Amino acid sequence: MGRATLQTIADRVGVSRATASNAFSRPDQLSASLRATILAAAEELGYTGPDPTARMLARGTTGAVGVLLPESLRHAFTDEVLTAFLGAVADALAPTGLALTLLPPSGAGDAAPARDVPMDGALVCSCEPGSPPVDRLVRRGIPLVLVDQPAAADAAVVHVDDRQGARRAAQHLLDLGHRSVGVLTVGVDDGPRLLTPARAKDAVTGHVARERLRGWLDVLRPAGVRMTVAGQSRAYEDASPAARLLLDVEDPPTAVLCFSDAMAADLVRTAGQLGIRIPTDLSVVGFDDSPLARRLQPALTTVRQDVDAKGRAAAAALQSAIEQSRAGRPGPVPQVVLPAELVVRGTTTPPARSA
Amino acid sequence: MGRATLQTIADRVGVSRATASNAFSRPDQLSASLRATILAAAEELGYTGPDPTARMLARGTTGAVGVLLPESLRHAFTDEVLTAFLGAVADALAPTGLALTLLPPSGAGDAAPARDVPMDGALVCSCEPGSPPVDRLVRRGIPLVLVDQPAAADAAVVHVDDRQGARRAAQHLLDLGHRSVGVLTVGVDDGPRLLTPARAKDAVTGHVARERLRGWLDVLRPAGVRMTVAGQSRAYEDASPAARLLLDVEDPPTAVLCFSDAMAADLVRTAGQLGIRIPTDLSVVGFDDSPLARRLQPALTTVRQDVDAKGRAAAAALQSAIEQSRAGRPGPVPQVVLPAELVVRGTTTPPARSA
DNA sequence: GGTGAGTTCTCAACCGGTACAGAAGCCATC
DNA sequence: GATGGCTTCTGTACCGGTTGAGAACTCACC
Repeated sequence: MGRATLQTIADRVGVSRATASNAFSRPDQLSASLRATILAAAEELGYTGPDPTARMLARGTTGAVGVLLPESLRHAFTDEVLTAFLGAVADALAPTGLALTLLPPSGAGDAAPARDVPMDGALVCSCEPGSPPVDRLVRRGIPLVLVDQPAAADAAVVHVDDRQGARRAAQHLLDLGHRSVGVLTVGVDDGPRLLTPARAKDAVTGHVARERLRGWLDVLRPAGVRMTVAGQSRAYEDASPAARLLLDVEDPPTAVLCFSDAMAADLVRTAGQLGIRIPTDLSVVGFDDSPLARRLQPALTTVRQDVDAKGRAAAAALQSAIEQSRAGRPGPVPQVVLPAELVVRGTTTPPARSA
Repeated sequence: MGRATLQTIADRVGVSRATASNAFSRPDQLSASLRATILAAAEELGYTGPDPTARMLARGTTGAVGVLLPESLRHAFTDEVLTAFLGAVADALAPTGLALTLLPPSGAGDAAPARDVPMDGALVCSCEPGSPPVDRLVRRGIPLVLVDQPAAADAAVVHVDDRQGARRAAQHLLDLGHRSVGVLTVGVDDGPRLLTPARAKDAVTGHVARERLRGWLDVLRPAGVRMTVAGQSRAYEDASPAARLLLDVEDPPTAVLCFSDAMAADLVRTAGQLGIRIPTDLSVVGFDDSPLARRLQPALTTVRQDVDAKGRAAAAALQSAIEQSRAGRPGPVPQVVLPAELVVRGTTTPPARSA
């Protein structure tokens, strides 16, 4: 005989299956004594409570929310910024008892369609809108919260004002007097290479990368600053090669704007290898204000985003989206935009006179 | 009308529900032309494929594995060692397309019984065996892999030889000539306080903490070394108060063995505040060899565990456990024990003569 | 024309619960 | 003694698929 089910217990005690179910799920629907009898029988038969899957099907609710990530699952545990964000989400979701299901991005292209996992709602983190996995979720009609993505019709959006943050970073360099600025970005699919500022906007993929780049250009181009743009494919790749493209040249820029603190750290290291002193010879600005920024020597000037607040906002938006969907009414879709502030530390100074 | 189901489509096309199901799940069971017709009808009706929940129930397989964590979910994203471990697990599991469900520890005591989530198997990470959530999983008969826990009857176990690693660390101090050694541990529930070495073994909870403590004692007690033990409750708490108990005394030890690199870092900082120079006045040994160990100045002597290997081993064990359970045969339960090696860096030297 | 092997599709029994609409019994009330 | 309102339990129709056992049909071959 197989595993015990509600029916097994009902037969054993001599009650209906509905009553057995109630003993577990709606204690107020039967007398305490009968309930005790049923629970005892269950214990004896090795029954460990209603099968979660069957309950999910019958109730239409799963008790878990999904998190769709842009790249490999590993990414969720290695990227300091993403990690902090997910931690905040987990924290905010803790009181609800919801489990967090990390969805593997369906393999490259559309191969390995990543088995569908049931969930009450999902967080979509900086994925390309319209990509197959996102599209599946949208079409499944699951309550969604888009994080770090352009606004969409039906889903709540939480993101940081990356463009404004980037503008502030660029303005800071401008104010210091820099007239030759390098840019280190991601989202350039064909390996580390240099781009012309004019072409860069189109060559870069990824919402966040595009927004930051736009912000920099907003300020630097009208000011007539000389710009060099180096791009690499992924954020988690070592940025040294791209940094070299920027710095190991005849007439290197006097300052560099980086897509992330991690890339800024790589650039700082590369500069050191090339005998370029920071900030004397080169000013560097990071992005995110991750813990790394303060560990650097000197501490990194960067653009702070409040990852914790982003996580809390995303969790809250997801909860309310789920609630609304459960209630049947479409409700308004919130749009949360968080500020990005410049944090001036030790890696930026006016350019050396010689330049 | 509600959402489209297989029946809706079957009716529309004029075939049986089974055939509609086959169009999605067993393409070889029907003619290509009919399949195309069905798929077209599905598209038109806005059907996005079989409901994952219903499929799970019918097939008895979920496509997700659970991860049960010792403390809050947030913990999974803040602890550098745990994070690296989970990253490795995620990586190793990637080819299978399995999703990773992070299970919230059921609230303190047994309140908030953390809704049951269906899963094909689970990783139980350094949880107390016999605790309610673990017990539930065991009784549910789910394939389990215990990580950093004592061996159990029915489940595979993956852990590091913490005791041996701890012995090596202690021996290292002994070889250097230290005769007065402090110990900084976790698992002491009633706040930061000093323990007598004799009582420590019983006062400490948590398998890993106990093993490491045992390893230290194995070496230090027979050698007649003078020992001071300071313990705090949780690994993620600031270790400065406990460090102070150890160092801010009349005759502080000449070396300290720490439960983790993070705690070692706190201790190093505290020592600095007290005017104790490292390693001149005080030798420090960490544990784990997390990235932090190399960031410290001077770099931390520590005990390396290969977290990556641990993750891979856990993932492999879980996969085979699931496979075996699926096949019905109980099969052998693997026991993987990974080595822990001493890494000598800059925080350990012979004790100053004056002592 | 009968036989056996393939293909293509249908039947109906699951998978293991949930929840709503009563039915039965009991007690108080008018 | 009929009425009404509880509480407690049962019947049954879902939830939305999957799957093995056939039925019907086609085709090749002797």
